Amino acid sequence: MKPLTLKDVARQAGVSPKTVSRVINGEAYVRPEVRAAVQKVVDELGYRPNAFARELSSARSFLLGLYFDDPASAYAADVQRGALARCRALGYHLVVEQVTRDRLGWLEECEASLRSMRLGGAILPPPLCDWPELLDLFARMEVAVVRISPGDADERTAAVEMDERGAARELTEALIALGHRDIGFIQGNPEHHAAARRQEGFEAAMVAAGLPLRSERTLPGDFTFRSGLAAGERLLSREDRPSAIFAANDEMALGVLVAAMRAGIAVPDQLSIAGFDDAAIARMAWPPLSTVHQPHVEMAAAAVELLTRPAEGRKATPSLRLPYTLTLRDSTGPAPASETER
Amino acid sequence: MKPLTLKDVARQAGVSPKTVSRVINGEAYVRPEVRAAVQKVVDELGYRPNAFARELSSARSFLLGLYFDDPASAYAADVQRGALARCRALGYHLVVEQVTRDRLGWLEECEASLRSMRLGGAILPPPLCDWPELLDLFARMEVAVVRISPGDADERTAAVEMDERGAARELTEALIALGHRDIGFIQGNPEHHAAARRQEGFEAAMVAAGLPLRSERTLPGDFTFRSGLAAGERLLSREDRPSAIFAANDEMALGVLVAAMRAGIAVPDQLSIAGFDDAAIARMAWPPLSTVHQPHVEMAAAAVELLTRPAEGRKATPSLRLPYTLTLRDSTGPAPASETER
DNA sequence: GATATATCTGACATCGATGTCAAGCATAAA
DNA sequence: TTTATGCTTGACATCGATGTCAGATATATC
Repeated sequence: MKPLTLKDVARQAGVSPKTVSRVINGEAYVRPEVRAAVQKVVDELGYRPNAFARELSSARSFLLGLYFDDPASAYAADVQRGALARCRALGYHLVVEQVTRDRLGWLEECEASLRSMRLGGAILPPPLCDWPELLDLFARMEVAVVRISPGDADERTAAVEMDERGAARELTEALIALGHRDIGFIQGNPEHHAAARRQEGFEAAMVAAGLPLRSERTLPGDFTFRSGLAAGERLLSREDRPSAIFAANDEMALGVLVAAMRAGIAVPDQLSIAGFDDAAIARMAWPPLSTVHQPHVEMAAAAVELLTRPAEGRKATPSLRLPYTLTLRDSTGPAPASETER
Repeated sequence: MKPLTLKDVARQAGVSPKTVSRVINGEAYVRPEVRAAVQKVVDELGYRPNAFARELSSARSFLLGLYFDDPASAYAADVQRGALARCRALGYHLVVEQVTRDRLGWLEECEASLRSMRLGGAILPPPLCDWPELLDLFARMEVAVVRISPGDADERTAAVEMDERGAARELTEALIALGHRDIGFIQGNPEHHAAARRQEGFEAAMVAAGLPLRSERTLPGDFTFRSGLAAGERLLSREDRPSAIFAANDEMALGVLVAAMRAGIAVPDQLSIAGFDDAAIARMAWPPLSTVHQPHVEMAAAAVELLTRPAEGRKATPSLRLPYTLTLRDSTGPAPASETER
């Protein structure tokens, strides 16, 4: 099937290819009658400009890059869904790339890939958004970047974020309000800056309520189910155990839930469990997880928006902050009597 | 940053651009010394050809399309991971697209998108792989297609599949071997051809074992957690309930698991539950789900392989069949005594 | 030694769009 | 009427690669 080109449309409409190009791109300086006539032919023929030719000649690009270190996580799926929906609506295409730092030369590979294919912009979710080498690379290649939930500021890039600290604090406060005074915390992957923020929020709430921060109540984790399970088992193995556990994400909270079931501890009667993210799996657990709903989908959509609507009068590297929602389900409940008596 | 082009390399190596092109593409008719010299410059400069220019001039493409109807499913994540890994290794890029049939004009939109961007090939997982309009479209646009787990044969496309029927049968036989004689079945989304295959396998095993197929034991589902939960509640609500339930995928099996917990039915002591797919969540449940491990990741990788290694002497539209693995975990166990006594 | 063949190499056109620029034609200002 | 200005249009070069083809060597054949 022979592709339809600008020339075909031009011939049909009786104008030059350049004029058709003007109409396609909504440029000024085309007589209204001519514009309408050309548009009509374009519609009739169903002409679509060849994206590659366009990119080659104009340096624009209709390809956005979405970068992941782990494309299998529940988080990645959410982000991708949001980005994809917005891309479709705007006529952009989404190229998914995976980047890991485990191999030597990963940065060179990444650069090679970028050089072979000019991107109209890149979306960097955590933890990639905090890899300085990667940010430098994109800056050097002059590719616009939007970071999702970045750890710190970067002059060169835009960001979409959420108040992780505030959300964690609020969730902790909800647990305290339920009567919990001894709360365990499972840390997230330290590579993700958000992990530290969530811990800060947790600790701020504890301190504000005058509760002690016992070091043996805080265990490391890496956002995986497995790490949550391990930490949960350690926290629940001895007689002296917390009445609530706050895991820094839902997958780990699920691990704690499983650890509790294995140990025969009833949730939420004897133990409350809270997660973070409101991943799809939070609703698939029994009992369903109390968590913080993060607007992942909306954040990704906003990222696409920022990349495709450059400037429009605003500053070049805006920073958007989207709201979270506390979502209390059945995995949390009042602290058991023995606890409040203490 | 000014991009590095063929001309730059040519100048540096003291040959014409065309000769560099020959070396890059491994064409014949280049003197070994010249080839080595050019290659050296290419390596030193870290030159990477511009994919867009290449595609424009040669009709080849380094972009593969991965199409989903629901990019948020656990299945989609697996497939994407497999495809991505292989693409990286082969220097291809993966463009993810979402297609739904809910809007009028979806096919036209899809065609427009395809025309704006020539793809080197497309991967169609279920249920898209069984939409005739879509297959016709790709045939018309002359884009190579690999279908994953297709429902029926199609002369024009290659396929990667698994013996769904045999796997479902084998899993059912395992349940029967555990003493279960009254087994409930939750159907999958009828849009997915695999759903019917799995049901066939289940029924074949039952019939072969001389067990009755009671119609009230088979309930509809659509592969979602919610549908599994609803079906599970219906199956477990009355006194006369099956001793085992086989859900056509893991998400629905998880729904059954939750229904059982709500009803206070112990798994696997009073009820065995089995799923299908071996999604990540199967291991995150308690008890972990017995299921069929589908090589989703490998299937996707194989699909990429088929698209990027065209022909090589084999027939144009091969059909690969990959092996499954029965994975019995703790959600299944011997049938309760009352059951075997009957 | 002459011719045929095979092996190399580069000039040039091409893919399908956009950027640049100059020309044509109005209309407004002098 | 002349000049300046602004709108409208298309010719042509260009983006960075590859396809085609003809010319230049080197080797094989007669």
